[in-house]
Amino acid sequence: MAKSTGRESRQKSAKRNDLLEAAQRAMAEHGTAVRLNQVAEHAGMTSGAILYHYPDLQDLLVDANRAGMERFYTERVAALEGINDPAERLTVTITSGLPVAQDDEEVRLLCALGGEAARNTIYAVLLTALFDRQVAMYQTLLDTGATQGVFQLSSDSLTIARNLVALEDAYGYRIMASHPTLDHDVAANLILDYARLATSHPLPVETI
Amino acid sequence: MAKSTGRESRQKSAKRNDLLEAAQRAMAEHGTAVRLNQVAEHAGMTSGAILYHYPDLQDLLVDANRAGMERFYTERVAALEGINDPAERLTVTITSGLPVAQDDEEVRLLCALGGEAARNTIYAVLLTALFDRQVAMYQTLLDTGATQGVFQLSSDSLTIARNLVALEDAYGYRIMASHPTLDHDVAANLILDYARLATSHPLPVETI
DNA sequence: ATTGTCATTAAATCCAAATTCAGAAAAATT
DNA sequence: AATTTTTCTGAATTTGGATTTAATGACAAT
Repeated sequence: MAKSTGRESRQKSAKRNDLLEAAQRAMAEHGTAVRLNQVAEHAGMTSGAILYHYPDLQDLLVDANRAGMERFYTERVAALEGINDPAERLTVTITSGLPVAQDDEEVRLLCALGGEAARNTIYAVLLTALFDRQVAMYQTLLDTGATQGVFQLSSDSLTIARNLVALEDAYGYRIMASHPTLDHDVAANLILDYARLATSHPLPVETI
Repeated sequence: MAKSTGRESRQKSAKRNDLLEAAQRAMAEHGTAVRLNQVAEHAGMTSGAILYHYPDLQDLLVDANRAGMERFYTERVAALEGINDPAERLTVTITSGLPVAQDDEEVRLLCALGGEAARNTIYAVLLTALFDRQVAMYQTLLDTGATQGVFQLSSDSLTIARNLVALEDAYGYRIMASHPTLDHDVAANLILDYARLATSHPLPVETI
C-alpha cells in the first residue's frame, strides 16, 4: 500500500480540486441535470476516470457545491479584510454578494441549486446553512456598528440581517436572468436604500 | 375539415388545460429536467399522446409555465378583491405572495424556473416579466396609499416595490427549502417590518 | 530492473427514455 | 348508418448516456 507522503497527498488533493472545479463549471453551465460526460469534458478526462474517483456522480456534485459555497462565503469575508468602518463594511458586503454580470459562475451555481433545493433535501440543507451564515455575518456587522453608535437599528439585527441577505439573493437571481434595467449597481443601490432606512446611516451613495 | 364549433373548442381547450396542468404538476415534482414520460403519467396518457399534441416537449413546458405564472399573478390580484384600505391591501399582498408550506405547487414551479433562468433565455424572459408585473402591482398600491395620505413613502415607490417583491421571492425560496425557523408567518413579518419602515404605517401586526 | 499499485482510456455492453408508426378507438360529419 | 377525421395506444426502433471491463501507461517501492 502506498505511504501517504506529503507529495502524494498534495497531488491527491490537487486532483480532487480539479474534479470539484470541473463539476462546478459543468454545473454552472448545464444546471443540476448535468451529465457525467459534461463533467468529464470540463475535466479533460473520460467519464470512466470520473467514475473511478466518484462512483456516484451525485456525490461529486454535492461536494462540488459545498466547495463552491465555501468559496463564495470565504471570498465575502476576505473582501472585508482591513476595513474597520462599519458603514464601509456594510457597503462592501452588500456589493460583494451580488453577481457583477450574468456570467458570474459562482452565483450561477447557487441559482441552479436554489431551484433544486425545493426538491432535494441535501441542497436544501446546504443552501439553508449558507443563508444562515450570511445572516450571522450581517448580524455581527450590524451589532458592531450599533454598539459603536454608528448605526441606529430600526429593528433587531436578526430581522435586518435576514432582509439584507434575502434582498441579495433575490437580486442575484434577477441579475442572472439579465433583467434589462436591474444590473449590479442598480441592485446594490436598492439594497443600500433599505440599509440606510434600517441603520439610520447615510451610507455612501457613490462608493460603488 | 372540422368546423370550429363552440363545443369543439371547449373540448379542445379543456384538453389543452389538462396537458398544461399535468406538465405543471410534473415539473413541480421533477424540476425543469422533467421527462416526457413523467408528464404523460401525470396526464394519464402515453408519451405518444403528449407528443401528438406537442411534438416538442419544451414547447409544452414553456406554455405550462406561462399558464402557471398567469395563474399565480391572477390569484394575487383576486386576493385584493373588495379590500380598499391601502394598509390592508399591502398586508394581504405580502402574505399572498409567500408559499404557505413547502408543498405549494405553484411556488415550487416558480423556484424550479428561477434556477433555470440563468441558463435559459425563455424562462429568464418569463420570470423577468412576472417580476416586473408584481413590482407594478406594488407600485400602484403604494402610490395610492401615498396619495391618500395613508403612507409616507421613504423612497420612490419603484424602489420600495422592487424591494418588496425581491423579499417575497427570496423568502419563497427559503420556505420551499424548509428553513427550520423561517416559515410563512416569520417571513411575512420580516417583510412587514420593511414595509412599515418604508411606508411609516404601523401595518397590522397580528392580521396574519 | 522488477514488481505492484494507481489512474486512465477505449471499446463493449447495458439501460432508460425518446421517437416513430401502424392501426384501434372515439368523435365528428355526412 | 356510413364515412372521415381526430385522438390515442402499444409495440418496435432508435438514441444517448451510464456502466463495466480489459488493456495500458505512469509511478512508486523494493
